Amino acid sequence: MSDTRLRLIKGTFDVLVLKTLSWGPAHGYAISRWIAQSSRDELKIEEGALYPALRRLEERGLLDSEWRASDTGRDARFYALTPAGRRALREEVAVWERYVKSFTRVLSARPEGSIA
Amino acid sequence: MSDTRLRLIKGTFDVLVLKTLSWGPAHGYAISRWIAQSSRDELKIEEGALYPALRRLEERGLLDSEWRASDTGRDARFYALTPAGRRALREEVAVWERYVKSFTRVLSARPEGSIA
DNA sequence: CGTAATACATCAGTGTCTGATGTATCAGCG
DNA sequence: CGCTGATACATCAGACACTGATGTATTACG
Repeated sequence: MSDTRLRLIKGTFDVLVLKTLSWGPAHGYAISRWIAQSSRDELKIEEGALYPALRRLEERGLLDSEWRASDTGRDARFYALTPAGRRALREEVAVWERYVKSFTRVLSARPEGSIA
Repeated sequence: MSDTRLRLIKGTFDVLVLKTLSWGPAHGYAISRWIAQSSRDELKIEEGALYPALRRLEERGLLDSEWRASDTGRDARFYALTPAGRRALREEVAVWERYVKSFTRVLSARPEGSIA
């Protein structure tokens, strides 16, 4: 019954938040659950990573936030992508894809020539 | 003429080093060049990341090292995978692949149901 | 003799994650 | 009516890895 969920790799979380919010505004707790769900419960989101990330993204102008009632009737802070946030999402997804491609090349490379 | 190379994502470097050394023993400088080459020069390896990583991996028992002459005749510290290093390589590649899969799922997911 | 490549190494600064801790509300159950 | 678990926020010390700067030294080339 060990927890086999994956740990976040540092620096990769923000783009997941941006992606989630591209579906529509949401509050922190919901963002966390959506990421868990859409990753089939493999990505572990600690609250200590979540709230600072939201703050960070808002400070960078990628998100706006406001207090509203959630569907349970409780107050919650809802976040929404700004236009800059949409651009950042596209750019960061592109960087991630390049990174994975380059990484995969190294992991699947065969040695050529001699070893130094 | 800007440098468009990708920055390392924290925590992803070690597996590249292990992979490179699975081709045979090498010294630090060579490891760095091989990763650059096999990634088509997209992955930027700073020396300040390289040498601490090698030390770290050796401390974890994943590498052995010894001083030998390189093919230029200069002395260099050559690193080689230990059996534990080979196991770690397999495991870390598997974790990386799971991570990419989960991540890709989130990035390509479509919203289902309502937003909280 | 100067420059570039080879080869090592250290370190302050930075930024992000983990895990613990804390507050508070609400629903459901017994 | 009191308990528990889910919802919802937030903070913070500690750990850790990367960037970019700096430093040493040798070899090759022109």
